[in-house]
Amino acid sequence: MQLFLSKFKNKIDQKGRVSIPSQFRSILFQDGSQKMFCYPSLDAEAIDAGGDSLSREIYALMDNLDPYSDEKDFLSTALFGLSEELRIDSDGRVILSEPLIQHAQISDEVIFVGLGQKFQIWEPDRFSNYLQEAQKRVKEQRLLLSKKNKGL
Amino acid sequence: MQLFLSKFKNKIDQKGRVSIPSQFRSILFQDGSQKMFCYPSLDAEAIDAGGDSLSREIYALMDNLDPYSDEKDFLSTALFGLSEELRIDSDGRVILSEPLIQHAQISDEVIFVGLGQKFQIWEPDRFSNYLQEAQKRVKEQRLLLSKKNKGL
DNA sequence: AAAAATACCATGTTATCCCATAGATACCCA
DNA sequence: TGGGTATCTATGGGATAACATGGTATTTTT
Repeated sequence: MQLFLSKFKNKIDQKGRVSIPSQFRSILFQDGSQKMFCYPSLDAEAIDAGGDSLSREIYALMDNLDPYSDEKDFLSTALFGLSEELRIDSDGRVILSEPLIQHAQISDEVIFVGLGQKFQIWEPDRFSNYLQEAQKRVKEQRLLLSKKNKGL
Repeated sequence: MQLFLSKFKNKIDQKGRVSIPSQFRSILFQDGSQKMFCYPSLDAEAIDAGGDSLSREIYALMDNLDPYSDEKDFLSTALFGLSEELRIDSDGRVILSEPLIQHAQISDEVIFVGLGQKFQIWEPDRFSNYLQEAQKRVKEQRLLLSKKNKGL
């Protein structure tokens, strides 16, 4: 299985189009679909995105729930209602919807960040803040770890 | 199987006509019918709607019940008695019936919300309240999910 | 005849297609 | 090796098609 790796900065044009980085695009195209599945990230001001494997994973999650429970109603509203399958045009671009743009506070540039089986789309400044924070956390963790595990 | 995803806000004109979002419409048309099957949602101030597969699902559900039970009588009244098959006109619009409009407290704008195998039609303000509630619940439950589903 | 439903047409906006360009990268062959 | 050529990629723009929405005319119902 191909993984989404590395990060790429791309522009949004006047029509709202963004090129999907070709490395990511070729992974998306692998299962033959011309779609990019995406939804507002649950715990970050970013957009979570991926291909068929990601959407199938989420559909499977829903299938496991009791069909007539409150839990299922809420989850399907929050997940299906906020998810989108964006069409990828003939030049490899998509148009991000207004709700997604708002959630991630995007203006005219975005960063695509590979996360393995999925990737995220960030407003550049927000991403660098997030990255700093993440690196700080990692250092703190490492200090803790290094006391127990000298090898790390 | 195609799923109903994302949400769309559309207007109701003076004649009571609403455009069905084209993404939803194309799913409805897949089974060849020009109808939208719908009924007042059992546990929300919204309209539940879908295509042939949804109506068949509900028929099947009823078939499983004891034919002479109170339960079956109640359910068939609650569902079939209030269900409708709305004709989709040549421009992809339907006219919501008065009982449906009252149940969902709709005035002149609605939101279509994809829920996978069906979708709902909401009055916009009511929907945003419900969505907030749904997102709150999902976050509360997320610990459970994240242990089983790393992808989310 | 009046009211409602349906068909038909018109319009503005938005998405989609198609083509052009510029920069970067890979490729080839003398 | 180096110089040139082809290829890929991101990005821009114009032309076209699709969509939501409004209106008018025609049919059906009652």
